[in-house]
Amino acid sequence: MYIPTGRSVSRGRLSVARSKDRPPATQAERSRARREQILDAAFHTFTRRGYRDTAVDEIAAAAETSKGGVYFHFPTKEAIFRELVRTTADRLASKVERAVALQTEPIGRADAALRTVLVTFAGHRTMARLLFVDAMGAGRVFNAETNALHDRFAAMIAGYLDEAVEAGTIPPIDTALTGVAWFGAINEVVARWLLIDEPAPLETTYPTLRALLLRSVGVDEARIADDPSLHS
Amino acid sequence: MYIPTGRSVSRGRLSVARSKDRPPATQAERSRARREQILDAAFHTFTRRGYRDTAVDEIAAAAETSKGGVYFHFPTKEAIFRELVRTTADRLASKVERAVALQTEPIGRADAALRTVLVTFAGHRTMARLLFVDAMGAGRVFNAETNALHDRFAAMIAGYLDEAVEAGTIPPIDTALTGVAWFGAINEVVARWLLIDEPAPLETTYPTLRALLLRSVGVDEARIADDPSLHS
Amino acid sequence: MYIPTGRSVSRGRLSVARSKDRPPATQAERSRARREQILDAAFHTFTRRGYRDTAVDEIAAAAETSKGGVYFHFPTKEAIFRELVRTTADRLASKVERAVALQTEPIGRADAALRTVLVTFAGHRTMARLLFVDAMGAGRVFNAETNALHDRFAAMIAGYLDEAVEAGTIPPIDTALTGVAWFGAINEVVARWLLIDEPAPLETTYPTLRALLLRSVGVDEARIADDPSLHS
Amino acid sequence: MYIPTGRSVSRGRLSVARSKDRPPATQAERSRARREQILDAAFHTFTRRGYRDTAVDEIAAAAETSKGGVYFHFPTKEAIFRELVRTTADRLASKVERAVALQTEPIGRADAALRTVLVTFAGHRTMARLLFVDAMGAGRVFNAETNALHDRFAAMIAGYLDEAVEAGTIPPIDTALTGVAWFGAINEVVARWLLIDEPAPLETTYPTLRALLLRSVGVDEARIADDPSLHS
DNA sequence: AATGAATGAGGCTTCATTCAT
DNA sequence: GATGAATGAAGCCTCATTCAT
Repeated sequence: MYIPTGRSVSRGRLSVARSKDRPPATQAERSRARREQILDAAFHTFTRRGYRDTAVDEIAAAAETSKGGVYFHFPTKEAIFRELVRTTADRLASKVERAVALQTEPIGRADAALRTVLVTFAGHRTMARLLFVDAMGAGRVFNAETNALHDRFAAMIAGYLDEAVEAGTIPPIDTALTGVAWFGAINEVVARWLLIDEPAPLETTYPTLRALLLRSVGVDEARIADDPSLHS
Repeated sequence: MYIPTGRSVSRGRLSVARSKDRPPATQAERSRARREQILDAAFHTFTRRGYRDTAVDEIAAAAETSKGGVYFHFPTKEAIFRELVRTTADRLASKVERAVALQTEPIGRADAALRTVLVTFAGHRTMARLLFVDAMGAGRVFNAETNALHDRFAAMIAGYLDEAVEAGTIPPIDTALTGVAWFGAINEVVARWLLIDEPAPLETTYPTLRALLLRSVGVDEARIADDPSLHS
Repeated sequence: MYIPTGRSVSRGRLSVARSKDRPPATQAERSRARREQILDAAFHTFTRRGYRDTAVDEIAAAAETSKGGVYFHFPTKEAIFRELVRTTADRLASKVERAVALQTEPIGRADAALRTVLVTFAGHRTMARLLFVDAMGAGRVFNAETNALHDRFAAMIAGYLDEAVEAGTIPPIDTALTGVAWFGAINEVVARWLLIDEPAPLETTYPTLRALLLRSVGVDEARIADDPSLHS
Repeated sequence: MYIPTGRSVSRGRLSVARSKDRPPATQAERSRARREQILDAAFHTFTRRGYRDTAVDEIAAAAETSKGGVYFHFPTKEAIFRELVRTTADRLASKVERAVALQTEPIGRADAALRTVLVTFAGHRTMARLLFVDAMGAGRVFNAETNALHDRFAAMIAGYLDEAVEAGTIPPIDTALTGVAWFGAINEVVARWLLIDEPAPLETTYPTLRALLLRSVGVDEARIADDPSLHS
């Protein structure tokens, strides 16, 4: 099972870690480091206090720089938020896609996707918050953004379900609606988990959630019993 | 099929209708009328623009009163929002409970709950928005509120599932987690529906969603095929 | 000769004075008074420090109110400036038109216009500054505004000159260009006068300027010698 | 007719052209070249957007250098502006003086001055803007600067008029005031011309303006008819 | 009860200037 | 000499809340 590594865990963001933690040498490197610092700070503050309740001053303070410094690297507060949502979603999506690509048959693929999401969120609690909870706190400006985000994951699920239908693994169903429902179910489970103070590991929900979802689309009980996470 | 009644339909809020629409006579009556006017106005504006993006001035304008008038009836913008969320949730919950009480066996009860939620939301699109989308826009302060709201409905579902388990209608499962997942699935379907410009009636999702949810907890296919909505 | 009267002189703005200076009684009256207060304050600050160098805070302080108070009465800083320029120009223009209407023959009309402008500016030194000097300090946003303002007065002059040409009082000339040149000459004389610390009365320039302008369009020396200001 | 020469035409600034356009060799030369580059860039930006609306960043970008680079060559944004106004005015003044020196009799001298100003402005539209329009956009700080500039040209004109009076070419008049009025007339004509999108050549205003100005001080119609621009 | 005016804290953004490299 | 990053003081505007009438 995937375990997220590197300092990014401690920082809570799915960032691309530099090879070492030595102080950056070149100007360009230092600039990029500061940019990351700001993103991290914004990430933390956004996830803790929501978009509207986060002042740029707070981001600056958390990044140990000045307000002007923030505005040197980003044109607006909104741009910071957008970049955060976009890159975080991208990283999650590509992580899922990589995991899915390793599986050949439909159920296995769905399994891999679910497991990856839960495990990744498990390692990046606040990332989950940014993507699935606080995005809505950003107000109507970001409804489109959030909309697209949810659609994207729902569509991804629907795609796997379509494959499964074609392969005859599950009976024909409304895969679009089912994708939405699955996403909602996962989303809510993660969201609840986020709001608990000292939660059990998110992965413990996997078996139940897996069985629930697979059953919901009519997968054989036999296959459901064959939990791949027990093999790896 | 349920049809929400009263003037609340035209106003979009699940309000308690006064017996007649004659101008209120007593002082107290007039005061309550104004209060309702403000709540309605706030409801509309909150659901359209979100909590943070709604100015008290806008509420006052929509209620055809003045800012001072609003503050006479409510101590705080937050108080208006809280009252709105609480009473709206109360009304939905009691509506569901009444519908459920009419059913005797577990699956039927779950069915009734699901149907009531979908149908009520279908008739009160903006109410759904208030409860399930915009509540998050209110920011940190209201996370607890939202939290409680979601918990409440998830627990309600879990309760029905517990009954079903006890009755032997479904095999033993983690009903708490399943309640959360169900709620999430429904929530997401409603939320997507809210964001579409000219959506198909929400009730059209009922058969698919119903089958999905019932299957997910291992209800017999035979029972699933017996759709109660076809009887009523 | 016209002598500007009322408190507006002391305040430097061509405002419409209320009949008495008693404290305003009704709410509406008080509101209008505050509005005027703000306009006066803005007027003073704009004329002293220019548009860009005037902070809304300064206007508020000068008007003995708060920043929020200013924004209650005006939507933007720009709106204050626009209103100031527009109403000031309007008042000057109508003053000129009234004076001109009393004269019947072309030269007399031009005379009246020139005299009115000089005399009005003489009584409202800072008004002149707002219209003819500081308007340019407002930056490109207001070029159109300033443009229109200068055009308006140049066109007014050109109109009188056209009448004079038609009446045969002066030979045919390019009246449009001449209007611009006249306006420029007057404008510059006034502007110079504005910048002097303790200037001689502006009206002392009248005879020279009058002769200069009339000669420039070929008016008979005999008519020029017949200075109407000596009659009144 | 005068044609401004050198690369300054293409760049719009009355700059001192270096003999060739080969890359500068010595350190000092390179430094001066960069300085000029910055002045040119500042000139362009100031004339297009005004002083306050021009950011040092824009100047740096237009000069293809960095903000730090600008501050190496100039202590202050204001210093750039001052240098620009001063040198531009100097160049125009000396150009006028050279043209005037070629004429012997007073009317011819005034003629030469007027023609030089119009023709120079005609060839350097943006220079005119810098001197006569945007200088005011600089705000309070530069009122003195602008003041001095206008005074200087008005005094120059007054000087020529004094000569004419002494020579008996024109009757005695208030030459100081007349200088101001002439300058104002010319200034306004140029300013209007600057604000038109696709104006006729500025020189076309010369005959009318010339006649207007000469008549205004009582020059013989015979002499006015004798337009020197027809001879050259 | 209601009104509209006022308050003032706080938010986002700009930008001249400084400075380490 | 040059660069780009950083700073921090303003600046404009918003808005929940208060209050005299």
